[in-house]
Amino acid sequence: MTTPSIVWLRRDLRLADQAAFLAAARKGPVIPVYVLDDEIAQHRRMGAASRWWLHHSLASLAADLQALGSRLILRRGRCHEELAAIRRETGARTVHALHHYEPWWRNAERAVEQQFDLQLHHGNYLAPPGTVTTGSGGLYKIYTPFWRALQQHLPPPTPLAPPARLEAPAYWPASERLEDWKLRPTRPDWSGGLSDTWSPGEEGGRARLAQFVVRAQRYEQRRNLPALPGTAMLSPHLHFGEVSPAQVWHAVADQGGSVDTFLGELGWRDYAQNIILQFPAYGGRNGKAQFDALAWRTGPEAEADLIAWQRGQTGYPIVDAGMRELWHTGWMHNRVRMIVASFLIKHLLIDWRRGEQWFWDTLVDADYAQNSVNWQWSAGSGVDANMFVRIMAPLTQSAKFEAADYIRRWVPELAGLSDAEIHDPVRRPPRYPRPIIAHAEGRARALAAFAAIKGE
DNA sequence: GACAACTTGTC
DNA sequence: ACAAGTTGT
Repeated sequence: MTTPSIVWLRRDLRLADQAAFLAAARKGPVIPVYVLDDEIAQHRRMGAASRWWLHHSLASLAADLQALGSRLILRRGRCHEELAAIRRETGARTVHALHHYEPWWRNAERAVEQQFDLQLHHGNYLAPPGTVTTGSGGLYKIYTPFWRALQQHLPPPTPLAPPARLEAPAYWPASERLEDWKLRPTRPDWSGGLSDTWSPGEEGGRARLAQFVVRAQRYEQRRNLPALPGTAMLSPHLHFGEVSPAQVWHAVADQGGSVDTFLGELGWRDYAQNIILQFPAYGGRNGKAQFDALAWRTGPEAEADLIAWQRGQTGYPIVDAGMRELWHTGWMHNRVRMIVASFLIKHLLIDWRRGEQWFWDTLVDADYAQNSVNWQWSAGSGVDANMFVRIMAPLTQSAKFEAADYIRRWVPELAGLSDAEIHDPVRRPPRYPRPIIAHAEGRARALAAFAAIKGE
């Protein structure tokens, strides 16, 4: 009887283009394992929206594995301990997995390596993070030169076919029941808007990709218009690895036409991962040290403003629409993410980490690298230096990107207002708040606070 | 060490 | 037109 090998699943919950499954299947029987490890990342415990997604993604993968005559083994605990227990039960000595670059996953890999022949495969990025290097051999900090260099590594490999069959081991280790993990909310169940919006799992990801492919040529024109379905909405599927970036790249690039802007966004995903590789603490640590001295607002007034922002009650229609879209669907249009982030950081002068934490808990696509890099980009605190303090003007942005219908959808109190008035309603319906800060005042306060740290 | 360039702007 | 520092070549 051949010894089985373990496929250790993390954010790679798919069967197609999954090198770990193929490598394990070639060797003999396969034991697919997912370990829910809530201690692994301490304050980076998976957020509530992500847990909802995880539940459905695991259910989908378990069904797909069953159709191949296999199973998904679920365990709760420390990864290396659970895998070691499975080793004792089954004799498995090899673990196949895909590379992940969050600092906690890299630590977990070191622990697993102590006890197993751990074989890590690539496939969740266009090019393996760390392999795109500058002329002098270092890693890039600036997006554009990174993207130019990444293109030398493209196209990514042709996606791998899913395994035709997976041999079952002689003995199946015990599995916990997904229901018992209570990943879905109860009392109250706020997940209705999530299930109306999303189909987690590999099949849902494939469908979402197919819908986008026919719109890909219009991506550049439409991607900044939140009222239209211009973006791919693939981020949660990519985060959980239900689709691979190579699958996306090939599906989109094969369409021809002008899809470079979209492919550049996939490149941004690789870029963020490369930043995390260089700066593992980036989610909590300013890339520029002088930002440690920035006089962020704290105290009861700032806390009240934070709550107004979280609830979509700032009195800025575009900001409130975005925050309510996030709460309802677990996702927010990218252009609006920039606007609400700029508003929190600049107008409210609240530490970008508070916004990052909220996104971490509420986004179905919450991703350590993306979230950290993008919030630091908005704050200007990152290593990807932008020269000037950029303070987005919410009303200008709202009009420029034609957000009227988007606002009507998410801020129903304003649905009766005209296109001209809705961005900055003069006569406010009684249930809609006044702006919590005037644009000019917030802008001046931010400029002063940012100027104060310039020379540090 | 010179020089070009920097994801998303400015009510 | 403008802001005006750092990275990468």
